[in-house]
Parts: sequence; C-alpha cells; structure tokens
Amino acid sequence: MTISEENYLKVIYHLSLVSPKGVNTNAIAGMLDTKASSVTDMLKKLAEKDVVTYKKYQGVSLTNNGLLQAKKIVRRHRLWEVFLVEKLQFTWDEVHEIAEELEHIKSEKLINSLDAYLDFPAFDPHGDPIPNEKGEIKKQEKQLLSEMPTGVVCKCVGVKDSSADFLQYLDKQKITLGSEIKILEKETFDELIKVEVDAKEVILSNKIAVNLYVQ
Amino acid sequence: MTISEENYLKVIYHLSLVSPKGVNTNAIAGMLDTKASSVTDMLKKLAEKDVVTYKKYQGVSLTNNGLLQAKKIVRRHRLWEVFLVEKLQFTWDEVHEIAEELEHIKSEKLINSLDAYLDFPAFDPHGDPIPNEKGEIKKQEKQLLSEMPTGVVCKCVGVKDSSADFLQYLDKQKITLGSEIKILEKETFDELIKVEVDAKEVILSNKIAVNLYVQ
DNA sequence: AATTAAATTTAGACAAAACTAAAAATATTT
DNA sequence: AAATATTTTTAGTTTTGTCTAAATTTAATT
Repeated sequence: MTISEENYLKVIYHLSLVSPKGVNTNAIAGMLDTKASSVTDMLKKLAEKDVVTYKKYQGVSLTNNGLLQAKKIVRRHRLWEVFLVEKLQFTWDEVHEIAEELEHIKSEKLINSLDAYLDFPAFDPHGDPIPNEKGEIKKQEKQLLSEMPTGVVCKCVGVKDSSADFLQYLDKQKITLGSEIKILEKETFDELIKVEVDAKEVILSNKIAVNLYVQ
Repeated sequence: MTISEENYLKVIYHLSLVSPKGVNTNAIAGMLDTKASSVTDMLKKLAEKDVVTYKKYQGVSLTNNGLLQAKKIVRRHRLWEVFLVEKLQFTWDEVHEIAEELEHIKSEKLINSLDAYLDFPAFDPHGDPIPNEKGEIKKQEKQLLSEMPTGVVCKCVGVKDSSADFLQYLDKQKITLGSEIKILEKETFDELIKVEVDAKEVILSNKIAVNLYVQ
C-alpha cells in the first residue's frame, strides 16, 4: 500500500464512523483536499485491491480487510502521538501533523515495540481510542459537555475537534485532558456555559461545548 | 524535497566520502538499485535545485547546501537507529531498514527533541558518527582490525559493512560494539586472525578483519 | 592513433496520482 | 412530472520518477 492509498483508507474509515451506510466521494475529496474525480480514480483502485466495496454513484465502504488495514493506520498514528507527548514533551496541539507522517512507517515490530514501550496506552493525547494489535478498540463512554446538566462535576476525556486552533484555545482556558469541570450555569438564550476549571470561573461558548467530551 | 530526492542526496553524500572528486552516475545507480538513465534525470533536477554541481559526463558533487541537507538526512537516520536500539530494544542488525523510512520525517522539532531524549549521542549503533544540528561531525580515530599488530588488545568501535548478514555473523562470534579483542596471532599465508573475545579464542577471516573498526 | 569497451546521456514511453472540463446519474425543487 | 441543482464519473492532460533502446562521450587496448 502506498502512502496515498493509506490516506484514502484512513479517511474512509473516519467518515464511515459517521455515515456507516456508505461514504460520499465528495466527502472524501473534502477531507483529502483533492478533487472528486481523483477520488473516483482511487476508489476503483482500492476496490481492485479488495479493501473497499464500491459501486458507481453509491459511495464506498470498507471491506473487513480494509477495516483492519485502516485500524492499523489509526493505531500507528495514535501511538506516535502518545510517544510525542509522553516521551518528547510535545503538546497535544503539535502532534497531529507529525503523526500524519509517522503513521506510514509500516514495520509491525516497530509499532508493537513502541506500544509496549508506551505501556499499551488505550487512548491518545486527544482522548481517542488506540486500536490494539488485533484492531480491537476500547470504547469509552463519554458525552459532549453541551449535553451535561447544570451543577454536575465532570472530567474532560477527549475532544471532537482536534485542530491545533481548538486545542490551543482550550489550553488558554486551562482545560486539558483530565481537567475537572464544574458546570455552574447554562444560558439557554445564547447557549453560553459558565464553568469552573482550576478553581476559576470561565465562560465557554457553545462551539466549545459541542466539541469537548466529558465523563 | 521528495523522498526520492533525499535518497539520491544521501547516496551521493556517502559515495563522495570515498571519491571526493566527483561521484559516478553508475555508482549512484548501483546504490539505489536503479538505472543510470534515471540517475542522469535526477541529477539534472538536483542541479536545478542547487544541491549538486553537475557537469555532463563528469560526475556530481554536493554543493554546500546539498551537503548540509545530506547530513540532516544522515543525522535523522542515525538518531532513529539509536532510538530503536536504546529504547525499543532492537538489535543492531534490525535497525537500518526501519531507519531508511524514518529518516524522511522532516520535522526539525521532532529530530531535535529526539536528539535530546537520547542524550545527544555522538555515534549510532554501528559506530558511525551522528551529525549535530549544525551538521558538525565528531570524528573518531579508528583503524581496521586487519591493520592492528599481533599482541595488542583493542576495542570494537564500529563496522565498515553494516549489512544484517555481517552484523549477525559478528553476534555469533560474540563481537559487538565495545567488545575487547586481543589479537593472538596473524597468519600471513591466508590472512586468518586468531583473537580472544569474551575469554574465548576465535578465528576471524580477512573479510571480517577488513570490515571491523577498532581502537 | 585507431579500435574497442565502458560509462553516460538522450529520446521516447509508462505507471501513479493528481488535475480540468465535460458528460452522466442522482437528488431536489418547483 | 418536469426542471434544476448537485454529485459523481469519464475522458483527456500533467508531473514525477522510472524504464528501454539508441546515441554519444570518455576510457582503455591493441
């Protein structure tokens, strides 16, 4: 598998978690910053290789084999992210770009040794689950901050949007993985949420609340 | 720079250490397992980019810029090798292939963090020097085992041939980086060398002796 | 010095992965 | 249901890095 093919597989995997009944050509093009016609070409090739099932105009889905391959790529990506944060002191907003490259290094021995070296982490620095060697994923129950009722104390366990911009904004508010968040007040009119983090009161917009997973 | 261009630069660098007055097209083709015509094409492109000076039929050499680039690639390669051996328990014969891939990950921050994490190693697992951030290389004085006189005790500090086959052969003889080697007898007729390693007598062929650096 | 051999370059072609522009299929409106 | 809009596919190019085969230059021999 080429790097390009791997990137397609990965994107199809992520999109199929949201739309399990078939992923759109355009959606893939959007994620990969390429053109729909290029996607069509690649889908044919991937179908040839039996990693996706593809019918003209009907979108694609992963085959069992394709799913396993995709999980391996995600596994590599997330393990490297853990490495960068835990061992090389990167912050959670810096790791994605580099992991995009590292994820394509394919040695099984490398990735399993890395996994052991990191003590078999179940989640990456953004709270996303890391598939194990067999592709099994430990599901974590989590809810969006926006869905939590007033008064409760919850813990930040992940982000939906893991863009550097969002993560840096969270840093500015002293919110990070594991932060305790107490919901003080929810304003129904403009959906602002007043919370307490680090013994300080903070106002969070809805845009933040719908992108923050808590438990 | 593409991966392919980096591979050419790296090979030209290694070859220019042996033939500083210009590297042959054929030599490059041999190292990269490609054809001379492909090399010619690439040399033109690299000359365009000012990383090599190239004159038809005269071979190539690196420009100052090209030399720095090449050293960066070598630096990355060797740092990853140290990482694999020191942190992930790889053996010295397993690391080259994987480092061939890892060397193309280009984040400066990544490589400098890795360097610090590994405590700024000066040599890789085969005894080859690791350029620092500025491209400076710490030279180590070393001689081939074949050049040492009878009677002396020396220490293995590197290998000239770092192929897996050779390294595994050395492992079988219990010779590794840092091994003390006492030269007991040199046979002039067939150039076999009797040495003592690990309190055991071993006979080494000339092929071994001309590929083992000692101090 | 002429001839042969070896190394190198040119010319033309190919595969991968992208693109543009146009055509076809599906969805959505009116 | 017809018209329009959107999505997807096809057809034909482009770029990168490779190849083969032929031509050219340099090196080695006789």
